[in-house]
Amino acid sequence: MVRAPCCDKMGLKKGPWTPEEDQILVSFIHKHGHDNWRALPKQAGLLRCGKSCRLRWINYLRPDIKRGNFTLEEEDTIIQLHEMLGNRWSAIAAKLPGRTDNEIKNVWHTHLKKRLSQHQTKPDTNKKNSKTKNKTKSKPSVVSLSSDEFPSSSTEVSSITDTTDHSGVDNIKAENIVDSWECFPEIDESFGSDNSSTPPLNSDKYQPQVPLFSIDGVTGAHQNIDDDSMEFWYELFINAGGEGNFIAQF
DNA sequence: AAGTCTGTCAACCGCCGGCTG
DNA sequence: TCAGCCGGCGGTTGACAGACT
Repeated sequence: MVRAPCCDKMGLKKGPWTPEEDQILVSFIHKHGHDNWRALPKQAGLLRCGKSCRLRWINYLRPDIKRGNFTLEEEDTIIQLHEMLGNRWSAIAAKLPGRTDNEIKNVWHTHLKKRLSQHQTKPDTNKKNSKTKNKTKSKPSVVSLSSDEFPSSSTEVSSITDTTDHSGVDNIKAENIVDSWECFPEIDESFGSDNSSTPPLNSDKYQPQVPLFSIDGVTGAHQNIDDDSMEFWYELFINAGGEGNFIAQF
């Protein structure tokens, strides 16, 4: 028997997700949940198949995703669990709250396998990751604004707004943003599920690879943050009611 | 400075198993 | 019991960016 394709491929988009698609997906799930992945894209107005939506949510947009480099402890845990469980990435991920099976699988193939073989040949030493891409090169910056503080479309927020263009949120520049970790307990709280094992966000080991956002009731992460993305998340914030705090971490 | 190599990771593909009618 | 649907999982790919020559 030939199985029908998971979805009708005709007219469905593939490839990287755009911020607009992310916004639609997050907003929809925030409002309606995700009882039926196959029906979700149609209901949400997305030209994606259900699987793609599910994957995007699970691996990237889910609020309780822990972003950032893996700590040594996490890596050791993965190695131990892999010895016990083999390539059962989802089972391993279940033991590492906030980490996805996809992420763990990637780390295993790109980093840990190598690390293990190095251990076997020459004990320890050189983490010769001269080529290791580290997307987080510096301590992230933080925006923390209440809805009252956030600029309206034509208002500028003095402490965080670049004044070269006065079109509102487009103007937020990372270099002007408060460089502080103090706001992060708010992110922890909003992340909700199982925070107990989340390493302190002000830990040196916690280096987010992509910006994180915590908007009261809506939380997310975004790669390649730029001003447009910031606007995207702010609009999401407003759509969600615009109450509470809008926080962005770069 | 330009071209090439290499590592990383988001996303896709196809299979599997559970559930339901 | 069986066929079909659906979500979940693991393997794989390809684009991209940084490192190297």
